[in-house]
Amino acid sequence: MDCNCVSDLLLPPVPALWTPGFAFPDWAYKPESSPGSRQIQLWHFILELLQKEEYQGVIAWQGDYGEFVIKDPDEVARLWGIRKCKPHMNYDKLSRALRYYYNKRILHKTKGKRFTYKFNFSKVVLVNYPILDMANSPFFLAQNHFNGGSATPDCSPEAIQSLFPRLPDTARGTSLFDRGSAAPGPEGDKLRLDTFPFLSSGTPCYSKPPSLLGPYPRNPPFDYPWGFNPYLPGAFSLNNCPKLPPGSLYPSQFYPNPLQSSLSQLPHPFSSLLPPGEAGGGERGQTGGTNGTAGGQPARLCLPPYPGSLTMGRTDIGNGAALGERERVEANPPGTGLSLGLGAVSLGAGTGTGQQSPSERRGGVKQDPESDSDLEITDLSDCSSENENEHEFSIGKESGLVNRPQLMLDGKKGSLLPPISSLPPPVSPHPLKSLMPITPPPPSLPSSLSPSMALHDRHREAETLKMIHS
DNA sequence: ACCGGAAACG
DNA sequence: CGTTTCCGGT
Repeated sequence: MDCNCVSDLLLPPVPALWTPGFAFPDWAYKPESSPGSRQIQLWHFILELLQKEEYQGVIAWQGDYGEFVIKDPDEVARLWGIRKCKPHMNYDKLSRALRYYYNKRILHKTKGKRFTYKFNFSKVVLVNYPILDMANSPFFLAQNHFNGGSATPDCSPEAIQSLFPRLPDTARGTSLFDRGSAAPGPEGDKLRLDTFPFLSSGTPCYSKPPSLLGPYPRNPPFDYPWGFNPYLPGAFSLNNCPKLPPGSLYPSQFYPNPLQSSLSQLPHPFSSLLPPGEAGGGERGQTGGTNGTAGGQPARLCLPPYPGSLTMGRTDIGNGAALGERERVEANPPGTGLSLGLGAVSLGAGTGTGQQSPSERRGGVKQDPESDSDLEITDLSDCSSENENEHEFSIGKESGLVNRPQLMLDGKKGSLLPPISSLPPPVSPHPLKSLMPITPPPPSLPSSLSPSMALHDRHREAETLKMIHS
């Protein structure tokens, strides 16, 4: 039964290209402990699908920032099964794995909305971000609304720094790909490639989410080999199942259709030709059928929904615990705003979804029994999606902050967010250029362009987003 | 649908 | 460790 899929091994190269500046936490990947394995993790995979336009009919950002809907559970499960070489994967199992993230606070279920989950981006931290700039930036200033109301955020560089324990240095390369990659090479560590695609990108998707950082150019450690769009389907590791025989990316069981396989082998650009759903396997256009990539239209990176806001919090960053924040706010009463991880700000307004979710009711109190990490405080805030939708708001929208970057802290754990670039789809279509506090405004990029555009010259330090690990 | 415990697996 | 698998319960 082995399906020869090695899928992840290939990752190294690819991801690196995606977004140079962002990274997920190391923990997101398999620690070194695992020998070679940096197996892809489910949430990572989900993010991957989310950023591809081709899969919008299957899974897409919707609702609050970080919130996504699995439109076609079976398909997502199938794709996941392919990736993991688990032919018998199904939504029930996949969802179990997703549930497993609740305690880790990576994801939360949006109650009341079927197949809807939300990433807890509050764990995302921007690393290597120009601190000073940040401090000055509105983001920071804005921060703390909620927190105990304290008005003072500690934005001092030091403070910030402390948040990011491992910044730039190469300190250990714990990053994702760097190490594993075969390239022990020289620079492997320089930037951790840990990058995550998702947050980056430059162009907003139409309605979808732009990237967190989107627009601004970060200096790429390496440039994208243009001509090849990392965001294209072929670029993703999704398609790679290394061990598979050359004609097929996935085990045959998954790929009934020969055509696909062949396409997949083509150079990136071509790979886009593959029908989206297909990648998975069949064409099930079913869902909404948004598959549109067909014509070879490049897939744009879609990021999380409302990037417009940034949230920064203090949070647990590296040490959430360390910070002592351990206690979470539990009840995040409605209205408090906390939760949002990222979304906090985003104004949910726009979102279309926000509206729809009325369903929430629960008080959400759950205690968490075991949290894995210490922080686990099950934060209700995040957890309950409830608030998110509605409350997010407060800040964001009204003030028009929308455009401005805001940072929010959560009360206790804060979260940070990176500067995001774009705005929430619903609200306004155009990216907020104004967002970028830090960096100079990016030139307006056509959104449809490939990421390369985004890169531009500007190089700042490498900003890295990381999820914080608690 | 969704939840979460438990056991097993690589 | 991060699921995968199974499953009883809601």
